[in-house]
Parts: sequence; C-alpha cells; structure tokens
Amino acid sequence: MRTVNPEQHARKRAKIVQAAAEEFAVNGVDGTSTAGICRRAGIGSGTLFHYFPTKRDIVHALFRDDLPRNAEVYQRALRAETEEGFDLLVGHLLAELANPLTPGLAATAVLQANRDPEFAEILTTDTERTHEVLTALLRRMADDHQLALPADRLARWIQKLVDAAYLMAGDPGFDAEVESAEIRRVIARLVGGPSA
Amino acid sequence: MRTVNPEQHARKRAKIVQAAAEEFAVNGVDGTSTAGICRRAGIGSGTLFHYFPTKRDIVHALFRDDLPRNAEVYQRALRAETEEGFDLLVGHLLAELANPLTPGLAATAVLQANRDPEFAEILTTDTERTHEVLTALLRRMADDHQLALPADRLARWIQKLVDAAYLMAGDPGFDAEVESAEIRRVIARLVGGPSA
DNA sequence: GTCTATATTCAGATAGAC
DNA sequence: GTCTATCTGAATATAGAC
Repeated sequence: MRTVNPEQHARKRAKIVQAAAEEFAVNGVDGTSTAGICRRAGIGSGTLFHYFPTKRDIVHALFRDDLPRNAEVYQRALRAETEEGFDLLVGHLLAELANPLTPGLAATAVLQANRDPEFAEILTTDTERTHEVLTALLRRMADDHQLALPADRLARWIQKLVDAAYLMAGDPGFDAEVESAEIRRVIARLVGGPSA
Repeated sequence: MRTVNPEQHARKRAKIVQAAAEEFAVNGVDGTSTAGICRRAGIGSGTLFHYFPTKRDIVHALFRDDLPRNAEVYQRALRAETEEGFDLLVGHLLAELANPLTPGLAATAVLQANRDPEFAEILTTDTERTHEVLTALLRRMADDHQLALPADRLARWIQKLVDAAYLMAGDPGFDAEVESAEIRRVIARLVGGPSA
C-alpha cells in the first residue's frame, strides 16, 4: 500500500501556497483563478483540490502558516533584555519589508477580513498578540523613556507604522534598507528616551 | 430634441459611483458584480453601461473625483500661514477617517494599482502632489522645529502614518475622534518644535 | 468535464427639449 | 413631431470553481 510521505506532502503544499501568494498579491483573491495557481505551481487542478478543498482555504493557510513562527519570536522578545527584546520584535515585524509581494498581500488580507469572519480572526489574534508583547515591553521602557503616548496606544501606532511601511514597499524608488533605518528612527523618536 | 441635463446626469453618475464604492469597499473590484452595483443604485444594467463603458471606468471615476477638491486644498495650504497651512493639510488628509468605507477602499486601490498602470498613475500623481506641498511646508517649519528626519522624508512618513490610520479604521473599538487626536500628537512629536 | 456566475451587448421603449 | 437622452431586461459569450 502506498503511504503518505509527510515531508513530500508538506513540500508540495508549500509550493501551492507560494504560487497562490504570488497570484493573490497582484490580483487579490477574487482576481486570482485556481487555474492560474495551478499553472504557476505546475500542477493539475485535481491536485490543487486534493490539497485544499476550496480557494478560501488556501488564503487561510497562507496567513495561518506564519503564526507559529511569530509566537516563537514573541516568547524570545519577552525573555530577552527589554531593549533587546524590543529591537528583536521590531526587526521581526520589518523582516518581510524586502519581500515585493507584501503590499499586495496586505491589501488582500484587508479585503478578505471584510467578508470572512474566520479569516478576520486569524489576523486579529496575531495582531493582538503582537500588541500585548509590544505593550509589555514599552511599559518596561517607560521608566527610562518619555513615551509620546501611553504604552498601549503607542504600541498600536508602532504596529500601524510597520503596516504603513509595508504599503510603502510598492512605491517607486523604494529601498528596504533605507526604509528600515528610517522607521527605526521614527520609532525611536516616539519612544523618546534618555538620549532623545 | 432632448438635451443633456448636466445636473441630473451628474447626480445619477454620483449615485452609481457611491453604490460602487460601497460594494468595492467590502468585496474589492473583482468581487463586485455589476449586477450588485445596479441593484444598490436602483438601476438596470443597461443604465450602468450608459454612464460607464466598463467596470474599470467606475473604479477610475471613484478615485479621480477627489482630485480637484484635493488640488484646491493644496493651494489654500500653501497660501496660508505656515503652521495653519500644515494643520489644514493634515486635517484634510484625515477627513475621511470617519468614513467606514475607507479601509476597504484603500485596500481596493492598492490591488487595482498593481495591475492597472493607468489607475496607478491617478494615485501616484495625487500622492506626489501631497508630498510636494507637505515638504514645502515642513521646510518652512524647519527653522523653528527639530524635524526627526529631513523634510522630504518626514513628509513621506506623515503620509504613511495617515495611510496607516486609514487601515486602522477597520479595527474594533475604533474612534475617529480619538485616532485623529493621537495622530496629530504623533505628528507633532515627529515635527518636534519649540514646545516639544 | 460540468455547471454556474457575470461582464457586456443589444433591441427596443419612454420621454423631455426643440 | 422629431431627435436624442435615458432607461430597461433579456441574450450572449466567456470564464472559472469545482
């Protein structure tokens, strides 16, 4: 009897998700045909629906797959020295900045969340988690720094600045290195501090 | 011979665009059917295509219609006293914050720009215009203030902060008043200044 | 391959301006 | 009365999920 090779299965699954991401980022979910995903992934349509029952499930998988990695970073950030943890977390949030798919995927996510409550929860759960960790770190920093806003509100704005940077990533003349350095400077100004 | 009544024509056209906006904000362009727009606007499909040759043209109209109003604000902002002009412009940028359609429309715009160069130009033209005006005002303010970044870069970040605020407008517990006050505080911190 | 959804077209009906 | 703006809804053709 032929048995499932989990490793091979995971590889192919990942390939499908990656192909779908490339399509979604340009055309959104509704603008992407399953045929297009199949073509890009080099598979037949039967194979696609063997791995995912519907197109919607591919969307969910694409965004859910990041969650475990994020959770791990949150743990490390909380355990580290405060300032280091903060830098680690900010760095993680900015990690995808150089990925050209990001702006389109962000837009895709916003629209999907508008009409798919289950998907919306995937996003909000992670956003809330990030917010909690950022807030906790900022609270610890509040003694030494002149926060521009209360820690929890400031945390939200830092998250939104990162989102904004992702949207920026589509602009002409965008340079991930420059952008990344600037956003850190902007954040530093908002956090304030002994050297600010 | 029956002649065009421009006022009536404009009213109906606006009604169609508004109906389309409500659909686009939730479902995106590809997720919106022309039939859905017709139903919401209370017209037949023939009427829709009497006003707009294709669905794409409705998208363009929706975003192009704002341009003249924006241009007017830019002129006023440049003519006013520097700080007043800056506040006026920031206020204008934030004006749509209370509109619940905004996050969905912003996401719609990003995706559309990804595959429709003509549409992308509508957006970038306006963004560049805003950037020029903001930069000019910030340059004038640079003498009295400690800008966190060079004027032109700071202008971009202020624009992106506004974009971020628009994305935020979908979150649970969002309050346009509170958000608006906070973003002004954040901007004030970035601009720095005598009282900062 | 099947079956549904949907953008767009079209042939015509109504009605206001001259 | 004629010409055209305005509107309708059925028909078509194509695309795309499954």
